[in-house]
Amino acid sequence: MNDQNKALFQFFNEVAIINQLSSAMFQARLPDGLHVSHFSVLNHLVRLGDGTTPLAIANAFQVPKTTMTHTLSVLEKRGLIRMAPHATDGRSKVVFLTDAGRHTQAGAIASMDGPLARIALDLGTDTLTDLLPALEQIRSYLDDNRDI
Amino acid sequence: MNDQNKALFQFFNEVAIINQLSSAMFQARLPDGLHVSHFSVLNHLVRLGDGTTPLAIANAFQVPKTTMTHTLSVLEKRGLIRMAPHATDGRSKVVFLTDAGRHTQAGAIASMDGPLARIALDLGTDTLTDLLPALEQIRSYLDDNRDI
DNA sequence: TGCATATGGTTCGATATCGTACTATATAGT
DNA sequence: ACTATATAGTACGATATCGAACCATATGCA
Repeated sequence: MNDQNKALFQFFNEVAIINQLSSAMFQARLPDGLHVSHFSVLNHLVRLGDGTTPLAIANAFQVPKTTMTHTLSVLEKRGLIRMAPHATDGRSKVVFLTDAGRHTQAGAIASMDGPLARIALDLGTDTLTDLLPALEQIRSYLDDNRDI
Repeated sequence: MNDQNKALFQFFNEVAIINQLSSAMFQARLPDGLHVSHFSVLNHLVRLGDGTTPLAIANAFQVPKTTMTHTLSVLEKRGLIRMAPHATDGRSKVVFLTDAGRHTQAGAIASMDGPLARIALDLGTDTLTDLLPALEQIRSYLDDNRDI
C-alpha cells in the first residue's frame, strides 16, 4: 500500500475512532435503556417528519431492514412511536411519533447541549464545523458508490 | 439547541454516516466471516507491534475488555493470533500474531488498495487527507475527555 | 385477466457488543 | 507479613446487528 492509500486509510480510522468516542458520549446522556440507534431514529422522525415507512428509514440510516424492524419494535414497545398500515400500499406501514416520543427526543437533545457547548468552548466551534462541507461531500460520494 | 450546537451535532452525524458506509465497504472486502473489528485488531498488532496485553488493546480501541476477550478468542480459534501468559504479571496475558495472522492482514490490506485508489481518483486525495490534522486534534481531545 | 417478478415487512438463527459479577493475582499501607 | 484495595481476565446474560428464508401485496407484461 502506497503512502497515498495509507493516508486515506488513516482518515477512515480517525473517523471510526471519533465515531466511537462521540457515540459513547451521547450514549451516556440517554435515559436508561435507550440506545444511540433508537435515539437516532427518533431524531430523524422529528427533523425530517414522521409518516414515513420503515424501509425508508432503514435506507436513510444505511442499515438492513431487519435491523430497522427490531429498532422500531423497541420504540413501539416503549410507546415512543406508533405504527399504522399504509394508506395505499397494503404491504407497507407508516411510522408516527407519539407525544412521549417527541418529549423523549427533546429531552435527549437538551441533555447534549452541555457537552456540545463544552466542546465548542475547548476546541472552538470552527475546528469542527469548518470540516462540514468536505465531510458532506465525502459522505455523499460514499453514499452514491456503495458498490465500490 | 442553538445553531452552533446544531452544527456540532451535524458534524458528529456526518462522521457516523461516513463510518457506517466505509465500514460496510471494508467489510465487503474481508474474507468470509472476518468482521471489521477482527481485522482492526490484526491491523493494530501489525502496525504497533504484538506482545501487548488484551487490556491494552481494549483501551486502544475504547471498547470494554469483555468485548476484547471475545474478539481475541475468535482470532485465536482461527489461528490468526496466539496467546501466552505474561512473563512477570500472573494475572495477564500477551498476544502474538501468527504467520497466518500476518498473512491475513496483508491480504486484507491489499484488497482495499483498489477501492482506496478509486476514492482518491474520484474525490482527490487531498479532499480527505487535508482533514487529517483537524480530525486527529478532535479525536485526541475526545479521547482525553471521555467523561464529558 | 393471469402469471412472473418485485417489493415491504417479519421470523429465525448467528454473531457482536456490552454490563454485571466473579476469580486470581498484584500492590499499598500498616 | 497481613490485610485492604486495585487490576487482568473470564463467565454469563441481555440486547443490537445482520443475512437468509419466508409471506403478503404490488406491479409489469403477455
